[in-house]
Amino acid sequence: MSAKKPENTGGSVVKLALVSDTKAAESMTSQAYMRLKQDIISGHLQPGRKLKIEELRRQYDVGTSPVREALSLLTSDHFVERIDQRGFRVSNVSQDEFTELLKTRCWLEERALRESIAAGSAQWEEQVVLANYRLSRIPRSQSDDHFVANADWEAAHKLFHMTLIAECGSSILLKFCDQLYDQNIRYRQLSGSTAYPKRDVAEEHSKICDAVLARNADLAVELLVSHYNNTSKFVRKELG
Amino acid sequence: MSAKKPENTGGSVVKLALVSDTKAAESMTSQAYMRLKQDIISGHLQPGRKLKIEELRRQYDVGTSPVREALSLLTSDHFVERIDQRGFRVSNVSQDEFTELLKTRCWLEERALRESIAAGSAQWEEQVVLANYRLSRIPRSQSDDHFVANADWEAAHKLFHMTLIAECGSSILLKFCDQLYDQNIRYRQLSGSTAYPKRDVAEEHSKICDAVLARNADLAVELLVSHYNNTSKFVRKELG
DNA sequence: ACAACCAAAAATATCTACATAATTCGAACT
DNA sequence: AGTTCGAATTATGTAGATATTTTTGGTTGT
Repeated sequence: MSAKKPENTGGSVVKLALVSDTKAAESMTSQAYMRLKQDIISGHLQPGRKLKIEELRRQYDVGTSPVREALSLLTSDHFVERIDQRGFRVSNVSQDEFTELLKTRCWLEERALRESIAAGSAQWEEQVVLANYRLSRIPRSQSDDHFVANADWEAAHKLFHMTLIAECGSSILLKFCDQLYDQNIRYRQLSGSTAYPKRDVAEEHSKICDAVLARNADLAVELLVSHYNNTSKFVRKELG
Repeated sequence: MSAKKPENTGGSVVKLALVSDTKAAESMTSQAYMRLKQDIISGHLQPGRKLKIEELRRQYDVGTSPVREALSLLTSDHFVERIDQRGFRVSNVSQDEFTELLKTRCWLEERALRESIAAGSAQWEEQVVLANYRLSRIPRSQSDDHFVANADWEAAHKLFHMTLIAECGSSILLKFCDQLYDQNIRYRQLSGSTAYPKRDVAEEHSKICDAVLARNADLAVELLVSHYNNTSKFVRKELG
């Protein structure tokens, strides 16, 4: 039987090659979605700004349909607001909304972290350690004297925080936390560059990591929440 | 002065008439969105079913753009899944997902209820009482011998549960709870008609109401959670 | 002169119809 | 049985028509 399947092996090699190329076969809508999301999170598209279809169409070099679909997707993510017959605009930000965001984030992540600590496997522990180590090796800013956002650090930071809560047992809750995390980055970026905190963020991460590995849920939660609250002070200052 | 503006008065009458008609001035996208959402929640569009644009276009008598936009909106609400180049389909359901949904709902609503009880105003108390009373006056089923879903009851039930947590202080958390509630209705509808529980749901609501008014958070949470768990048994039985 | 008001024009959002590209399905052929 | 090829189906994208909102510039009454 196995002798009869040499072509099959050959076929799967082809398939593997195709799969690795598949990334290129991406719809215009997906592209527009990701670029728009990135531009909003990074602050390049300012809060409250009108998102004119024609403008975006030219900017991203796609048709109207993909643009509208991407905007529709972003609407449910709360990055874009839509008013019937009146188009789309970038969601507004406010002191109040940020307070609410932070509060909600703490509530949800507390629950997720407690569940994760209670249920987490040994493999999960290793992932936490690894995520913390990798994060610690990446400089937060690209420059030493003034703050220049470092995309690698952002990615590693998100991965660390998501790993902490990864074993909470609810992909739904994880999705919510993910959404709130992205909302939070936006606020951080908006106020970001000027308020470059001098505190040792890496140290805070390691402390959280230790508490998690010791399965000390109360301490881990306390450290995580104050970690978020510390960051929030800088954001709040900027929002005035 | 007033004698000189009869046209103006006439004008504002016209405006008033237009405003009251404004409900009709709704985009095709919004219409399609609501009809699709309703059809999915009610189970009329079954889980996993392929959503062909052409089919929906004819069904709802709208163009392709509104249909795609509506589907995009529903994607983020987790009612519809989208795969690049392969279209849309109704989200699948499963025993596991339902378990996760229920668990997450309990976590989020517990937090929301505790915050609401801690912060709720006297006006909020009145709204809770009112919502409970109104709900108690509406029959759950349209028929006495067999179960026929009653849209009025559904609306009042949702209003009651949302009122309980309304003063949690986070519109973000409320939005999440709202989403999960709708997801839950869908599961209830899917398994619904046959498993018509005989237990006294109204009594359960009143008990929760009492605990809330007594500001007994621990009891209120316990009652709410077991209320949800009771319902879940019937759903689970059906999903088997 | 100045504010409120209106009407017409421009800008814009929305929708439809059609063109293109990808996938799916099935028959013919190893 | 499994593969290949091509027709049919379906998703996606584009261009242009239509409807709505916004802007503008003129008009009137104070």
